[in-house]
Amino acid sequence: MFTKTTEYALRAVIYIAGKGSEEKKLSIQEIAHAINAPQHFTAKILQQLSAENKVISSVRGPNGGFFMTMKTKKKPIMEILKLLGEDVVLDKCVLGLNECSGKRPCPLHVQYIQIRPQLREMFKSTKIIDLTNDIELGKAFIRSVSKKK
Amino acid sequence: MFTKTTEYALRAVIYIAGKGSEEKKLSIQEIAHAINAPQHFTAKILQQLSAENKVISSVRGPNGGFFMTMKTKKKPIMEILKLLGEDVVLDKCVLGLNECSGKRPCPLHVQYIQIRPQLREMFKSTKIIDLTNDIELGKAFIRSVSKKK
DNA sequence: ATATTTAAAGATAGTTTTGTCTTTTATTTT
DNA sequence: AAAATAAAAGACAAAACTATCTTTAAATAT
Repeated sequence: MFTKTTEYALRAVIYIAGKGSEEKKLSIQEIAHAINAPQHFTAKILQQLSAENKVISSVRGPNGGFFMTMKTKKKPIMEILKLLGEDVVLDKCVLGLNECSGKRPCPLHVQYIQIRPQLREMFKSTKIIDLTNDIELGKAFIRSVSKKK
Repeated sequence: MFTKTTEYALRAVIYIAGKGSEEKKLSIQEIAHAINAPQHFTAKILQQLSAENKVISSVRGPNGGFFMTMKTKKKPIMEILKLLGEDVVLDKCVLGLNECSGKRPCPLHVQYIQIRPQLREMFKSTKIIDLTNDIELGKAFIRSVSKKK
């Protein structure tokens, strides 16, 4: 559904929200390992997300790292998509028409508009912090199981 | 949601189902134009779909082209996804975990399983031929509006 | 038989996405 | 002030996706 960039972003932010705070900043190394993502690639993504401190914040140097304030933890996960320009995925036509609306629908439009708003709503109403609890309880996971060779 | 390949494939098949038949085969040129897709790229895709005549059929030479039988027109659009290996998109975890299930869920799993089955059902219960009628009536469209420069 | 038509197949190239590695900058600690 | 730490930034490379062009093979029509 989303790009790897967005998948890593969602996982990383959820991890930071759960484990980090202004007092306990998390290194990119810890984060990348915790979500089982390539470290430097994840770093680039977090840079984007920390631009203007919209979702996450960062501090350089010893005891530096990434963290979130309670205010940003309460934002909907849609915010993450928006910062990456990936919220458009939730508006796209299934058949890829650049205009697809009630006025000029694709043949699948009428079926899809039954579902698409639910998807949008999921990302709008689910807050970042809502996703952290089950992880701490060991009831949800944010790390791919490593593939055996 | 899907790759360009899949988008073109869905559009092309719907077009062929609506306009073509064993008696009236359609050229790749006509199809590509009708769905506003690059001709040779579309050709490759149709080759995949016509392998073993699973969804579409083709005949070379004069008066040749692509067509579908009534039997294949009645197949669910899921068949198209399956032939391209894109049906897995409908099973994927939103966060990209390679294992994400009730047993080992990602933190978004519980929300997403409210929606994902509806998506699957849409592709399973919608038949190719179901999507052709509105196009012929001018009530649905299968061609991107060409962008002005 | 030959020429024509049309899809199949192959080669290649551009673009985007994903990933790695190195250098730089900011911050803190000693 | 100097050394150490950690993110920021830049360069680069591999892979996947999208796209174009050319050649080949099959079928039909002349």
